[in-house]
Amino acid sequence: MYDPAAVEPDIYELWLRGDAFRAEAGSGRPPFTIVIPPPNVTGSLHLGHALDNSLQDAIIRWRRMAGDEALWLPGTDHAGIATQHVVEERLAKEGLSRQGLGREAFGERVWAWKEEYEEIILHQLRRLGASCDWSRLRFTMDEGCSRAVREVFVSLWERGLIYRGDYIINWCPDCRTALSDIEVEHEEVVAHLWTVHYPLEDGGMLPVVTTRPETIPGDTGLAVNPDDERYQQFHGRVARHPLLDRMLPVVADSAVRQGFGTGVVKVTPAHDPVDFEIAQRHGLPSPVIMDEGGRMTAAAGPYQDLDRRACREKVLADLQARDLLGRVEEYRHAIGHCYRCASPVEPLLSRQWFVRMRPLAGPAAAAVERGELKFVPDRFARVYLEWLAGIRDWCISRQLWWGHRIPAWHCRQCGQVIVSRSTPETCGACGERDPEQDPDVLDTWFSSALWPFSTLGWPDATADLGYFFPTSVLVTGYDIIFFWVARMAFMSLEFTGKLPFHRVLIHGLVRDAHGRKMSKSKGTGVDLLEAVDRYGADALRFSLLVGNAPGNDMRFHWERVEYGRNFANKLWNAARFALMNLGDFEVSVLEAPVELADRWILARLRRTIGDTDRLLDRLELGEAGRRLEDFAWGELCDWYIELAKARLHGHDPDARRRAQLTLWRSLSATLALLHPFLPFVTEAIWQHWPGREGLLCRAPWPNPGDYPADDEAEGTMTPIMEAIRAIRTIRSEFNVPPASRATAWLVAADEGVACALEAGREYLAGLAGLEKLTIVREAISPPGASAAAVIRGAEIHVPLRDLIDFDHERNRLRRQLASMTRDRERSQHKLADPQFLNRAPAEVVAREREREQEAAARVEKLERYLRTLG
RNA sequence: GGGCGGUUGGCUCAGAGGCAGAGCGCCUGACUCACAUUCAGGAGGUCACUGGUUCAACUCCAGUACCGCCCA
Repeated sequence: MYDPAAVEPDIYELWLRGDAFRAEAGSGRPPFTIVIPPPNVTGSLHLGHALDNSLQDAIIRWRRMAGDEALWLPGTDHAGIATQHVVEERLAKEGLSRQGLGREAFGERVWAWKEEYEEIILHQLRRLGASCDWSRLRFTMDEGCSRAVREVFVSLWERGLIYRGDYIINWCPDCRTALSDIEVEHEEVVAHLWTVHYPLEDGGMLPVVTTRPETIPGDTGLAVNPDDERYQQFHGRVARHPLLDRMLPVVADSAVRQGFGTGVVKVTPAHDPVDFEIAQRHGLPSPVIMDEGGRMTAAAGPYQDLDRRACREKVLADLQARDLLGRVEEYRHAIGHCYRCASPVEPLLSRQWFVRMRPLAGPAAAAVERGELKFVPDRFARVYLEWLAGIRDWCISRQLWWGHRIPAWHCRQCGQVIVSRSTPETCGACGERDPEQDPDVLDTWFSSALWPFSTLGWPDATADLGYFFPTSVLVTGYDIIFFWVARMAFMSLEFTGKLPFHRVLIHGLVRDAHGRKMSKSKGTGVDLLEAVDRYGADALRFSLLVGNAPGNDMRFHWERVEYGRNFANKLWNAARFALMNLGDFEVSVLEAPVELADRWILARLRRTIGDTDRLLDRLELGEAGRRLEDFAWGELCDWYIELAKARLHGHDPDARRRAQLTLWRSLSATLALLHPFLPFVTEAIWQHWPGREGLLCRAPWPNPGDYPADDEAEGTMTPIMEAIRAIRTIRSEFNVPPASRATAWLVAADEGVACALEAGREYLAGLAGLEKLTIVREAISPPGASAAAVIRGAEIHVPLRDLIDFDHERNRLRRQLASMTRDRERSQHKLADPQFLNRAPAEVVAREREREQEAAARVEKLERYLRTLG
């Protein structure tokens, strides 16, 4: 039995010792490059990573064998907010805090975490069999990547594509940082819609609706839609703040939805994006009433220092006390949550750095529209395009301590902003020494966006960059098309003038057995190593690759991994069988196969290679894997090996040698074809494989042209296999003891079928367990106590003596007759339709005729048998 | 509100204009000299629903219902 745990680590060592994964710029071979989507150093890899990396490894191994200079460039991502989050959690357990440690000491702790988890992640990738070029390992915060980040930031600033300003951004009060729009996840909640009566200065009230009463202290106006006839007489009038001593002008602005609540909204410019815009248009002030931690500021007057939740309660109570609170309705709406910590996000007026997106998005969209950048499956192209079409400027500053520090300095004297590739010593405006660096860091995705070229040496014109860029395929999940794929596209176009890759293979999420998203906190996640330890990397890879259809989510089932293990074991045993029979085998000149089974399996192999190539070209790895499994298990093991046994174990040295040659050829190719899917077991076998040297992972990819096409052999094998199956079915139905040898009569009126069966006499005897086989061309009256079957072009009789149960046989035949009659009628019906005869392609009509005749012949025979049975 | 995906045997899923597929599970039989992680055989499906296009639809088109996702 194959034991992956005992084999896989040694095989990986073997590859490393052989430097098998190293790619060389300028080798002259066509370059093929994949950059890894760098896993976050937050934690260890789960099955989603296993899928992503299995796909990449399978593709890169395939291209490497196919003769490309294949580079799979590995690395990890610092994952700013997420890593800071987990490190702070660990600190909290030790009773420490980021603030207590200070920025520098905290940085050391994070680096230590990074080292620890990078190690774990790389170990996991190696266990999975990842054939990365480890000599090129990168990290988003290493020196080269950091230099690229600085270069890009400064260049964008110089080109006017980065600006700094006061705008409403998404603020996470728990992470205490700004977030970009896409880092906010909207989730529908059942909330309340309060009506608050705002007194007008000149008497009367205006009913104002709000979902967030805690922001009332930040109100600086009221707004109605200019077309709303109900409120036209209120334009320009002034309301009094219900809680504070402040006047609130009533403005008319088309951003107000008439149908929402009463149609009157309060304007809280510093805490709502729409309100901010209204305030800009109408010159309303924008007091910030909530701080970075979600606590009310001095600007909130009597509510200062209250937490945002407590403030809501207090505001409501105060309104109630003043009898200004109207009706309260239940209200469902989506509110934003932080994608890292899930707390509700606060819209907040804040000074941040932004990337101007319009000029960058255009070319990135055009590349997809022109078909230069393709998605597999292509429906994801639309997702990408629609996002770019509606894109807003990208808030890139984060109030974190872990990440690329923004290369901007502020003069302590004159406030001048200095953006520079190197640390400036003096302020260019006033000459003051020692300007202070901006405390913020960049969004993690800013550095990820540069990954395909920063890892290859950009901004330097390195040999690697020249040879391996643009990369060939990017493999990633649909969940980061916006975060990452689109951003790589526009950054790459802006800074290298080229697309970062030409194809993007999109896969779905790996879910648990019940379809739930895997989550570590909920305990529904499965660690990559756990799966590898239990069943082996090959088994895990195979189950993920074969269970996957591009772009679709998949559920994870241990049974499927078990199946992968079984398949690896099957290969191992097939190889063991081959090795036992190839001891005296010497690879000499390849001779054309003459034996039917040999011709057949090589022809099948030729088709398999062709199909596999076609599927791999289209990046349909799951289909390719299934196709190969069908061949390896269903044809090579189940049929060819069984057919070859007689010759391998027989006394004819010539026949034996020919069987050896074909077994060797077909299994050699199968190992190569399966190597991208099951790299360990195939390589392990290869190391014992006769006539081969070196590593399978560097061996040439099979070429269909090396194996003769042979329609005749395939056509001849079909009735033989059918007959074998039919006899096996009879034996099984009538409980013929497996060890006993049976007798069979084959009546083949069709000359071609008769010849085929004649040619397969030995095979029939061997695989159907026959001691005597009679093949006749004329209809005979079947021996009395026999079971019968009808195959295409022939009938089969198996005398069973006392084993026959006539009732059983009658039922069996009647069922077959019924199904065959249905087939015949269906064909007859079609052939009676002149429309079908006129419009369907000639070959379809011909096939239908044949089918009808075949069905009629079978019906006739079955009816005859049934009559003889009485 | 807009968009996308799914609905195929008991379960999980492939597939695809021309006779419905796999794995698991189930039933029968076999430790047959590579493999019981195996082998042989079997049962099991109106391909969600309604219309349309077509000689022909599970497949293409339009719509409906439920499930899920993304974006506002």
